[in-house]
Amino acid sequence: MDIFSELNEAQKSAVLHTEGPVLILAGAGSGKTRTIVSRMAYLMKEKGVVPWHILAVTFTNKAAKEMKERIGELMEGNADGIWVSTFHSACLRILFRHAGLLGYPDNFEIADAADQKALLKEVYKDMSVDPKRYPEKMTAREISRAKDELMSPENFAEASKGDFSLEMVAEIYRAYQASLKRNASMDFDDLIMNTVRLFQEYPDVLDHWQERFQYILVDEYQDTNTAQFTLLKLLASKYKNLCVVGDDDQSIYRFRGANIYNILDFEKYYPGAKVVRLEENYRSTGNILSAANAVISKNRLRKTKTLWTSKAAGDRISFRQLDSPMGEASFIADDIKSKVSCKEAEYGDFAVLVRTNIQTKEIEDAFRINHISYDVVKGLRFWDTKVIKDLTSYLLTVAGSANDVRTVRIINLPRRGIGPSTVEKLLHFAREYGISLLEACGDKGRPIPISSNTRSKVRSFYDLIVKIRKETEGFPFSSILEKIIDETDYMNYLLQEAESKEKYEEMRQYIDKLKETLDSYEAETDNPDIVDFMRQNGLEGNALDKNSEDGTEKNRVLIMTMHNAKGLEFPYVYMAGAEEGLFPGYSAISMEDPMEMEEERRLCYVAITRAKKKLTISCARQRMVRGELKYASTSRFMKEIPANLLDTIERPQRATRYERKLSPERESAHEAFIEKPLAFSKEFQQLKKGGQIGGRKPDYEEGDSVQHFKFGQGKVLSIKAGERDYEVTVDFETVGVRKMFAGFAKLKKI
DNA sequence: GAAGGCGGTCTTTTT
DNA sequence: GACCGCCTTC
Repeated sequence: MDIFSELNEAQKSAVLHTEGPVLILAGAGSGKTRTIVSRMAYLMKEKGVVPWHILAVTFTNKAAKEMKERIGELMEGNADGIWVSTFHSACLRILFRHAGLLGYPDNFEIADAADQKALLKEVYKDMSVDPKRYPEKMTAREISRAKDELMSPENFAEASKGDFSLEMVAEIYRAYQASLKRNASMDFDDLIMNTVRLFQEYPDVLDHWQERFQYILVDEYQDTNTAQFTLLKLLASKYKNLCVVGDDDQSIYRFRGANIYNILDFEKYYPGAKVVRLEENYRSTGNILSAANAVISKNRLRKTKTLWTSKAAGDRISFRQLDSPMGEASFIADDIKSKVSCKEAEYGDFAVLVRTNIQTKEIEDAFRINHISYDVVKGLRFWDTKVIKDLTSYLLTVAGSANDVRTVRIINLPRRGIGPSTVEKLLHFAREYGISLLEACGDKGRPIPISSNTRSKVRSFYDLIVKIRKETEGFPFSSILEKIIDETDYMNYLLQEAESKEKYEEMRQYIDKLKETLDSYEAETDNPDIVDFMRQNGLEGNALDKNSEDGTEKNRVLIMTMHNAKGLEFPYVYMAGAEEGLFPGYSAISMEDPMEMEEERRLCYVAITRAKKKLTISCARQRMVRGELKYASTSRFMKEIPANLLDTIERPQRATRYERKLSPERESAHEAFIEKPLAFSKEFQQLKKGGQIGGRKPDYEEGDSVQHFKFGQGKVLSIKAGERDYEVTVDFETVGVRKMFAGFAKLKKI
């Protein structure tokens, strides 16, 4: 394939300028990815740069994956060895080789959001900090911000001298870092900060990686924080071949530490940098682009650029003000339905963008009432789910990876009568003797100051872990997981905890997904190791993509936040909740910080430019805020769109919508679709009482050939009756002899 | 000492 | 409306 055949002039010059620093200012929908990928291909094909010397960094796994695929296509598979990864996983791979230099063991782990919270709680307890005076959330944010800014606890303490509460935060930060280290863990921010530290403290290590990565490409550069900026600066300082791609107008992660000046002042930091502007938009109609340009032009802090298109003006932008969020939601639902029923579009063509997650509720309700299939793109990530955290904690503990955070998590889960005060005592004991919490649980000889009754409970927890460990030696991870679920009666616990059948089913699906992931990992990896597995996956983003992978239905309306929509495009886009106080948000208005307001405006720009064909903006006159009905005026961003681009309908056609929603029939129809509380679902109650079914005798025998969904075909060597389930040993053609539990393995006789 | 219920608090966005 | 900590009960 010819690299240049599909590129415009600006894109071509971005590709051809291979040496020295380059800033590609890529407007929304301007063929950014195509340009980067072509540039990499050009480097390899024409300039003879070996893949080994190229590093491409992105923010999301999704972007990395897409880039990898496209470069693979363009290079016909000759691009192996090129590093295309997120900041975090690139740092992980680097740190992995030099962990010892920083005083970490080689098998260090990654502490995710939940681990951080647990650790912070411990620190609060140890230091007797009042969480009311220092809310954990705020402290966590300050610590994260400090790391983004490459501030060590010492720097932080220095900078906060004189401010009593900040000094306290500095103390907490210091203790938090200590307990991370004690647990041989790094949190997400540490991955970047420690890599920078590594490079700064060990010039020879830095030199090695500079030689390795002679050409560096960075995607979404406007989202980099100080730590990432410094990391790139260090890596690129030898060869100076740093090519960054980004759009200052799409910088929407300030709250996460992103520093817009990194891109605005690129030429200052990299003198002589070549700047290329990609302004031709291939995505949206003329009217949509004009609206986007008009809104963003109100920002002062930006590098001017104007998107243009050769496309027609297209439809005008619809704007509708409704009375309530319910009215707004049913307007959107009706609108989508009418477009679908006249075959103008199908469900998969639509996206509803909201500012905050709370807004999705009414929209979901309206979609359910109207039988519109939809999906909410949730912020919640698979690996942060409670079920997954629970089970992986067990898995790691069984595997012998002692970590107190995990032990605390599972020691009383399901309930086995070991409460907080016992855990507290055990922890103290463990510290005193320099052993892990788990070891403390199994300690017979030493006098843990707890009652004999509790002691036996603690003891049996320890025995349980040891038992599972012994009985599953050499089993595939998914089978160990099954054994854990079985021995702890975990499914029954979930059933009792679940507030609805749907929630329970959802959690069961998560478990299936975990098993699947474990099996694929094991089938693909030479020396499968559960700690390695967790490290790999802890950095993986939303694995909760219900409809993309094995999904049956892809044709759904997507509901998501504007942040989540970045990088995506849809023929029809609804921007819901265009009200002062919601969008722009209350804090942006009250803080009177122009930076905040400009960030909100950029978010608006991102939202508008997601639309290819038609943009519909809506808002409600009143909305419930903290239980109170509040009146809201139309968003200022709406007023920034020139009137001639708008198709405004002043009053809702049917002002009765709000009442209609409240009418008795409507109300009952509505209720039928709202998730039923437990008490109403007899079936679910019954399910709870019944508990889980144990293992049934399999329908295959020794010597039979069977099919496993991941490991393929195999021959049954033996079937043994275990305590609760049948233990089957199978010789697979692909992976050899494996033991597994019949009830879970779902082996099919062939 | 553990478990469950009650009342007070706080709402942006998350790799 | 959801979450968390505190308080009461067993």
